[in-house]
Amino acid sequence: MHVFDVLGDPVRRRILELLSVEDMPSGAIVNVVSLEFGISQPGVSQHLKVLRENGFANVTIDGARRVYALHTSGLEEVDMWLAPFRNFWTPKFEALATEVARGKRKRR
Amino acid sequence: MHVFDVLGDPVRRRILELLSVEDMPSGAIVNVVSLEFGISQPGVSQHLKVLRENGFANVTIDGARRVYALHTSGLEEVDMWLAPFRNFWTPKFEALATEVARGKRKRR
DNA sequence: TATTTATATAACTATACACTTATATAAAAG
DNA sequence: CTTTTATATAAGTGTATAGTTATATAAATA
Repeated sequence: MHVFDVLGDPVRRRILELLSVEDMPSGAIVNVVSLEFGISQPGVSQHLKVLRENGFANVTIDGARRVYALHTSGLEEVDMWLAPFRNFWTPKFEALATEVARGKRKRR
Repeated sequence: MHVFDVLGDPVRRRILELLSVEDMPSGAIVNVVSLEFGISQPGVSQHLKVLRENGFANVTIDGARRVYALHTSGLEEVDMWLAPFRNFWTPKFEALATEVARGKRKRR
């Protein structure tokens, strides 16, 4: 699953926002998200799996708890894809053409 | 459709990369994309519609041609969602412009 | 004017995925 | 030990969407 597909889901975006505040065990995430979105524990658990498997979260085991923490590699990948486009609305950047060209080369 | 869903599709991402280089009429986009992804003209046209309707592209009519240009509002929305997370992998950014410029140098 | 070119829309289909309920597994608590 | 709690996985289902072919519409061209 591509990083942008991972972020395409509102539940997953919400979980990332929660994890940006503090690490949380699965149960605490379920409490918030199942209330806000009306989905079940397995539903949330499946989203956590997607986040895990795509570099957006990692887990540490604490007894019966799984404590989730934000992992940035997925987000960084999004950010990198976005970088060459940022020139278009951030006038600070001087070398527009150069930057775009760099992004193109990298894609190969 | 949410901005992240728009970017979830590889064909649409590719089209945006093309438009970041130069404005292009529909036909030219079809030529590149249908070759690279093996999809039909209507397939590409439907992607263009999604980009149009979600603030990623706009069109100007030139006779029978529809010339597509990058529109940044969709991408800016993505960038804004990402912004608060950027702190996690970009150590201390106080002055945005300064930091971005510095990051750019470092990325080599 | 008739034909071709450029592009979009309509109607349909297949597939991915976001849910569900049921169940499994392991740790904690009683 | 037995039960409860915490979490994950399995299996099934409905729906959104990315593709298809067929067709519509307008402009260019012969």
